[in-house]
Amino acid sequence: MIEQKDIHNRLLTGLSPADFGLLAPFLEHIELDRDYVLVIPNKPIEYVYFIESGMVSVVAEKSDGRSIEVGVYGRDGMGATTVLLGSDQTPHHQFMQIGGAGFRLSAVDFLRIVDQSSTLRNMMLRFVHVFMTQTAQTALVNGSSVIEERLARWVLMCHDRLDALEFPITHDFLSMMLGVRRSSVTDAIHLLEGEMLIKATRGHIKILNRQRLERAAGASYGVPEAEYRRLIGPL
Amino acid sequence: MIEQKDIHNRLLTGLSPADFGLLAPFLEHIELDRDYVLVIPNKPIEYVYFIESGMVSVVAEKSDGRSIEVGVYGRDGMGATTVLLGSDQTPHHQFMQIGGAGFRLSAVDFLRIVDQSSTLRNMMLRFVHVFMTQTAQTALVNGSSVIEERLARWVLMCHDRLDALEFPITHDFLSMMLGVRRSSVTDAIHLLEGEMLIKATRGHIKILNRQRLERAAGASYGVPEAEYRRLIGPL
DNA sequence: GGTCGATAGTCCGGAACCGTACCGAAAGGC
DNA sequence: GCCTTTCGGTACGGTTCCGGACTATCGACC
Repeated sequence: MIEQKDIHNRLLTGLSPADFGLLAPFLEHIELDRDYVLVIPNKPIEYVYFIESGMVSVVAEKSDGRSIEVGVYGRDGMGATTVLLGSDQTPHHQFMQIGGAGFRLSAVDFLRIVDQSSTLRNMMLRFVHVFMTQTAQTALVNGSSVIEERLARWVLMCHDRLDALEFPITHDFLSMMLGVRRSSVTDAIHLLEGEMLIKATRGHIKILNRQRLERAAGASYGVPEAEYRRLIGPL
Repeated sequence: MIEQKDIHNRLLTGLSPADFGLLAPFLEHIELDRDYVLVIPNKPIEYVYFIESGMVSVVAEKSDGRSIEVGVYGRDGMGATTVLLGSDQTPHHQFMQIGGAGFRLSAVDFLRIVDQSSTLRNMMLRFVHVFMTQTAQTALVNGSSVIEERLARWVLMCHDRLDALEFPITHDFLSMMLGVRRSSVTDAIHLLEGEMLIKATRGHIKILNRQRLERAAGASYGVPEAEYRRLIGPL
């Protein structure tokens, strides 16, 4: 049996012991390797996920093939929140951007439990609100910030969800996430490297100075993060 | 007493008569003139709104002053959905982009009623899901579409929520909504006018050919709209 | 009917970013 | 150790859009 004190997921640790007890018997531990698909767009959702480590990308795609990341979450959140909103599917991809582990339970079980406890439901819905804020912030910065700022924001969001200062990611993946050219990412990385904020090696990015990186991200970073702290707790 | 058959709001008309009966006694009719503010960012929300006519802009703002529209709704939706998600405030502005009318009720009354009927709550939550999809689509097109396409999308979304082919809007307002320069909007309008898709006069835009306008919007338009039809019904 | 603020048309140089491509270097498989 | 694949650095011309400004025109109001 899983004990609440061993959990890293902020939504699960934030539950009352009673609410956690409702979920615990159904939580199935699962390895979540890089590229593991949590949600297939426009297909019925079978499982709901609570991430313990690693990071998930939520990606929207246009019919012309172009796609862009609209949000990320890790141990701060849960996967397939859309089932909470009464839809068993969504048009967005969700997959592990950085490998890790977590728990899953069937969407059916989850919905049954949610109906038993309004406090548990409210915790999950507060996360939906924060995630909406993050998506809105993404819309904002995609329309008004230069690539360097958006990259800095992405690196910060990544660091918030992983304990490591260094994490695996290629320019190519970043270019898909940010919706820009691969070589534009390379250029932006060089800019941040030139300011000694990060250090990039093949397939990896390392944060050298988090505080100054936040300054480089400027107004692009912070609003959804403040909302998370207000409604759920520290990241 | 307000009767359901007289209502234009799609969420209210989609409710069962019993669920509508729970809300009806609390609905207060209200004129919603242009620029009327429904939600002040980071301030407690007093009222929840159901729009009957007109259109609301939801706008996210960066601390450097730049802001951008992250979504719109009208008779298809409700205002201040964030109270459904357990937060009495949100970082986003909401104001009437195009004047109209609607109903409001206090957030407290609304939450009490929502707790009484899970079918009513589910209807509202399905709208939250669709609105999230719209925000995600905005993030997508802000990052990957040229202004002309984004403008076409905006005009289509406006038409979906108003019965009129013509509606009042200035280039200046559009530039704030799309997050671009005012004169870039002028240029994009001229492009669409050149293809005989719209006709712009001082302070107004008129749709000449909706079908071809959808083609001009390309892959920017359609995903959230399909999700609305799937989960709630025709616009 | 004239004045004035709001709205729209236009122009300039320049910055950001794109599409595409080529090449070298690092990592991984055999 | 060699070969293949993946990844990153760089280059080029071209397009989109920006920041800023100036002017023309419309419509509301006195």
